[in-house]
Amino acid sequence: MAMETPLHRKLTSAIELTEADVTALEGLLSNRVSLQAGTMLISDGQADGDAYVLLAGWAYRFRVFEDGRRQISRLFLPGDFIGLNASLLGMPEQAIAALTDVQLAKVDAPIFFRRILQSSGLWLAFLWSDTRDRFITEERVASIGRRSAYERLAHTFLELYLRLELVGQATADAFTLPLTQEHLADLLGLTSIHVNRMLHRLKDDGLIAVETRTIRLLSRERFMKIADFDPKYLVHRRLLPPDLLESRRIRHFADAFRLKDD
Amino acid sequence: MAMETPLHRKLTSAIELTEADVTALEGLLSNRVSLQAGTMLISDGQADGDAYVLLAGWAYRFRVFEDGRRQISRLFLPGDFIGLNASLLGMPEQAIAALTDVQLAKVDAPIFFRRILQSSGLWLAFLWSDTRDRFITEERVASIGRRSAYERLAHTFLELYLRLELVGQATADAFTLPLTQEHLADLLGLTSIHVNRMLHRLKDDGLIAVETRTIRLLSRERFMKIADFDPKYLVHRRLLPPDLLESRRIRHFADAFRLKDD
DNA sequence: CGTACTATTGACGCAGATCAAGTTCCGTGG
DNA sequence: CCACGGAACTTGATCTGCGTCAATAGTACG
Repeated sequence: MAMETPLHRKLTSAIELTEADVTALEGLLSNRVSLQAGTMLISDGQADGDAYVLLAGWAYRFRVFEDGRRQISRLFLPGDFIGLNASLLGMPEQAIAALTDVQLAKVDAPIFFRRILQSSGLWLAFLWSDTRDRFITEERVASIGRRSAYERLAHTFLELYLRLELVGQATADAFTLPLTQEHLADLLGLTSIHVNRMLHRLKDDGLIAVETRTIRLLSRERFMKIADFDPKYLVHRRLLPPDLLESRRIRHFADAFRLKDD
Repeated sequence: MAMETPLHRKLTSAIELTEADVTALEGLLSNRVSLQAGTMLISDGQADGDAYVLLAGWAYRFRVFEDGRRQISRLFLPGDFIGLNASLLGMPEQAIAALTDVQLAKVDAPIFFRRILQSSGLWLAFLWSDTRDRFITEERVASIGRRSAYERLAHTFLELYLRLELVGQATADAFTLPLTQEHLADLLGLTSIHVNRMLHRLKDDGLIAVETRTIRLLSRERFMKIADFDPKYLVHRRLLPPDLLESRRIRHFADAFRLKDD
């Protein structure tokens, strides 16, 4: 009976959730909001920002410099959490904007965490998601720091494909890409002009086919090779296979959630 | 009676901790380990890695590509948590190595989290630290993506200074920098040769003085200007001033930690 | 059908990489 | 206390990936 929302697919891909968990989670997402492309979800430096779960559409976090240079530090895809930690703690977030029209669940961070902390499954799933997001950002550092423009594009396309596939937003070999070439440039630390050239090179090399707003990956193997892609950082695997429930680690897990005082 | 360790200074800078919190924290750090510079703390892709608190010395997380290119994605300074989330969840970490001789507290992640979750103060402090680390990484993305080599160096020096100052590891205007120029290059996405040239330019411009392994910042203002430095992302301020305890947000905080079932 | 993004293409310039020598620093052992 | 060997640092010459500048062409929507 659990609906196959992106969030649900994402979390249960890694952590097994009970019926009660899923119900609780859905209950936390009842405050639905729709916003138009371009709307700011959180403005730069705002310390009392809202928190959201992104249900549909894309958003991005970015930093603008005084002279107008812009860097996108992170993309939010369907099923991603937005600003939970910062909202709970009153920490100043970087700016976040809707890239497409988006559907969000606006979340009250304290209530969200209180509920999450009552279930080891939900809490672990959130922690997993948060940590995976950090892995993704760290891989982006590696990408921008050491990969060529061509490699960066290839890497990002494959990453986006895999992330979208996990949440049911990709076909067997293609996905919708709502980013303009300028967005891609700001994401990859390049110029839109150079992105344009490398995009054409990917086409000429027979790696991608571009229809309107959609990217088709023609050879996953060649992408992996070109970008030196190591999928481990996306952690697309179940973390706690049932047959390991008796191991030392897992017993500790159980211990960890006796939440009352000793 | 609380000792002024880097970790203690760091956490209490943001979150007020009780005596009991501090005692509990110290109890979690009893398993001391010393390692030599160059030792691997966690090897690439290891999913059952240990977790640590860095008590003294520096460490770094990095990614090596097949052709030998290397990118440092993160620096760990005294008082930083290393690998807690990944260790708890069994997620595969990027490689982490000791940059200098280090003193660590080896931590059992499940026990650590169980204890942390019993105190709203400790848990919030950990969450704050974790979130701040993410902010730092996101600012690095902006840096590598959009700042020039000269600006990147300036930005990193100021960031390191401020992070070290917070944990009592800097003087009024200087800090010890154990990184070689090659490390700096791998951190900033540059070549050691170019780092060398920009370092000399910073000296010639009267911005830094370099003694053996120490960097003296000669004008904080000029650094801020050059790097378009916005210190907000480091969140160096107390998050919950006592006089706000009656506000709406804080009442929610209190609510958030009634950890027993409703 | 015009106004405003978005994409495309070419000519040219430059920040930073690469290549190639040195040189200085520093720990170790004789 | 010196000598030797390997990092780490320095400096210059040259090259190149990507940026900048400039102009044109789609495309989308009101």
